[in-house]
Amino acid sequence: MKKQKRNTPTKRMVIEVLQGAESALCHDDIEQVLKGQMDRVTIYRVLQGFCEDGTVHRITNLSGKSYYALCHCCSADKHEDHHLHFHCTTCEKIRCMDETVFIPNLPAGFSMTEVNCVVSGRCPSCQTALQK
Amino acid sequence: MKKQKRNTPTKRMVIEVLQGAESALCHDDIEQVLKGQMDRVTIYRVLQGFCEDGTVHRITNLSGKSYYALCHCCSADKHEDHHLHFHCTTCEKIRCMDETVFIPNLPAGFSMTEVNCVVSGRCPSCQTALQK
DNA sequence: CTGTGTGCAAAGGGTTTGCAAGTAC
DNA sequence: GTACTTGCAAACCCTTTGCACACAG
Repeated sequence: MKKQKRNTPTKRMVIEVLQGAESALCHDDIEQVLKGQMDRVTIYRVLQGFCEDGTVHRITNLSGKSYYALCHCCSADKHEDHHLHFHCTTCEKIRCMDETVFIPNLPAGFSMTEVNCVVSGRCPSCQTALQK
Repeated sequence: MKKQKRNTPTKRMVIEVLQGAESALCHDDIEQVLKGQMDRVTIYRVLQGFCEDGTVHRITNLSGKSYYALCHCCSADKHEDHHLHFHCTTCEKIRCMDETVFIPNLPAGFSMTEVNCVVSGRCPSCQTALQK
């Protein structure tokens, strides 16, 4: 797990955006917030760096779109992100749930390093919006 | 859930390839096997159709790459694919495991329609290959 | 015969790469 | 001063779209 080398304004800005969000954000979300303040490409590189050093974790939904969230539950050395993620197919938001996924024991010989578990469905607000 | 309309040679060929595979295949894998026999674009369309009618299910790994597998455990009407998928980060293969993921109850208001659960790590053969 | 399916070409869109200038330490 | 970072432009590559012809039912 590589250490990020330097503390720069760009990195701090991305962290702030993620801290201020109540759901995981995709590259595009972040770009919108920081529009004009930072290059598209830089966001790619900063996010990639954060994923590598464990600052942020990545969640990927069924469509292959990636979302990023601060890793509250993980130390820099250990990824304990076995918690559930919920992907609302209506508003497209991805949330980290408190619930932890129970991963059954794998057959002998398999080692586990990461878990990407995303449940798709409809979130409460979209659900009620639909019933009107 | 749309029904596929017609039974064509191309569709049969794709099904055969998936049946013959011991792991889930990505678009590229399938293209390699059917090289010259079928257009790249057609494979995209056939796979998309199969996903929609439930013949095949799609698994997406953390990197956003999609894999396809025949849906042994699902009927055409219900996707019960709560089983675990294992993604070996060394050989890049994705396998359907027999194990079922235990999804905890979601808070009130959330509805669940699909689960994409992928555990990443190293598979037995890559593990032992590494120890030599 | 009708509407779906296929192949080919091209458009589309997101991500990565190269390089020169900027800046943290 | 040195090595990491950033911005800009362009390359890349995978996926989707359009359209004319083929073909299953």
